Amino acid sequence: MTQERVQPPAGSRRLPEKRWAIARAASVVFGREGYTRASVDAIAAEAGVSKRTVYNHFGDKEKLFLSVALEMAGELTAAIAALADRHLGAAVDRRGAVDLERDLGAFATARARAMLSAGDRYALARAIRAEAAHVPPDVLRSWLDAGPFASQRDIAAHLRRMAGQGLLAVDDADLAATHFTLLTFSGAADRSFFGAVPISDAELADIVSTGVHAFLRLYGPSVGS
Amino acid sequence: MTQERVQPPAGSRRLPEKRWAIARAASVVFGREGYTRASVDAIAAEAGVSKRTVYNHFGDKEKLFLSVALEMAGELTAAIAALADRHLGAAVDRRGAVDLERDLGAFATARARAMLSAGDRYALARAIRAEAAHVPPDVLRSWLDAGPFASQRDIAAHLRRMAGQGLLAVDDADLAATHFTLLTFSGAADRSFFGAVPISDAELADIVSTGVHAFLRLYGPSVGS
DNA sequence: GTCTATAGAACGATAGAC
DNA sequence: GTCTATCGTTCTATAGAC
Repeated sequence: MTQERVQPPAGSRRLPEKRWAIARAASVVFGREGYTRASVDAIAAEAGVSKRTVYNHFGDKEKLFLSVALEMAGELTAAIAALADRHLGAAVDRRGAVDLERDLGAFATARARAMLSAGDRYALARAIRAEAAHVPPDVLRSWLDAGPFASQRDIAAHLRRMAGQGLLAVDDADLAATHFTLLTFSGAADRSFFGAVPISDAELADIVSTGVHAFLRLYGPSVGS
Repeated sequence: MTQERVQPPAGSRRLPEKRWAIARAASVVFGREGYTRASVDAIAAEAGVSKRTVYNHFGDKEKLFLSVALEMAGELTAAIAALADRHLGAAVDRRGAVDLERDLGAFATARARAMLSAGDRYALARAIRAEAAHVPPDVLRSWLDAGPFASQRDIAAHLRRMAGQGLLAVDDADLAATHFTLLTFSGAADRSFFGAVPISDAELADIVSTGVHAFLRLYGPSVGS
């Protein structure tokens, strides 16, 4: 039998599970409604706690939003890094039979689906983008560093390594990573309004396919820099 | 009957100038605050009319927002088309001394500045993007057709013509226009959160420069398709 | 016995609509 | 100008842990 309440007895101080439940509920409601439409009432209800508990844990609505947005940015970055490792890391071990176009396309497709298909995590990224003008600049900077910038660095590291193995002709890996994201992801993000509106598999496949093709024309191994 | 009266006397019903003032005020306030934060009170005050007048002209807050967003999308598209004509249309007449990199870069810079630098027009585009999940799909489609898609078609037409004159190696002009926008604009839009956060001239110049360079590697005249 | 988190009501402000 | 609904926030009383 599974032992519930392994650690703190009910009613004890600062239950971490309650905090986690609130954070998760906040990500759902903020992601679905946006910052201003989301009510603390709805978040408390979704979390199954009282409103006062929300305030005790997070101070106020804005702190709750920013705190959860930062946490979700880190989780999403980790998820994307895992996808990159799976799809691009493998290319290393398969030398001699490397299909760059397939591997890059598989990664681009998996990333786009992970971000744009109704996940809670990216819904919060959409919400903070929508609120950018009302978010303190230093918090925005922290969010960028934990989210989009971190992913770009991860991808750049993969491209740099692949270039070192002669699979790509890349001398500025950061720029190449930016171009990869622009050519294979930004168009899909734009068309789907960052995941707010569904995008069909066919449309995504077309964007990824043409994007990877262009990327390889820019950075493929046979292309002179 | 009631064929629309060409110009109603002052003080009569449905003064078009009042409607225009409301639309302009709405674009300012919606653009600055976003849809939910903007109050009808603030819009009426900005327009110098009473709240009741706003409701008489536009029905409710949502209709006001969508109506103004559509109008602004058209205006912005026209402004960008004018920039494209100025910077890319000239390339035709200067054959023999064509500097594609300069002309494309000048257009990209002008477009990015026009869209991302605190103009009322693009602020509304940012607002409707932020609200995409709460906008009726058919209205969203109309907005896309009047705004981003229309601009893409305009740019594609320029590229197609330039290709016909041997200035570019383009066989799919729509795809080339998409790539041009991705490589020279989307990065800047992303970094500035679609204009909500300022972007420095140096950063914009770098994005445009590397973007145009990559675009010409993809579609420059000496590149085989 | 004291401390603290919780639940739920209550308050003041503000917004949309007529 | 008014009305009504709703939101963010706070206050009060209760109940369990050291």
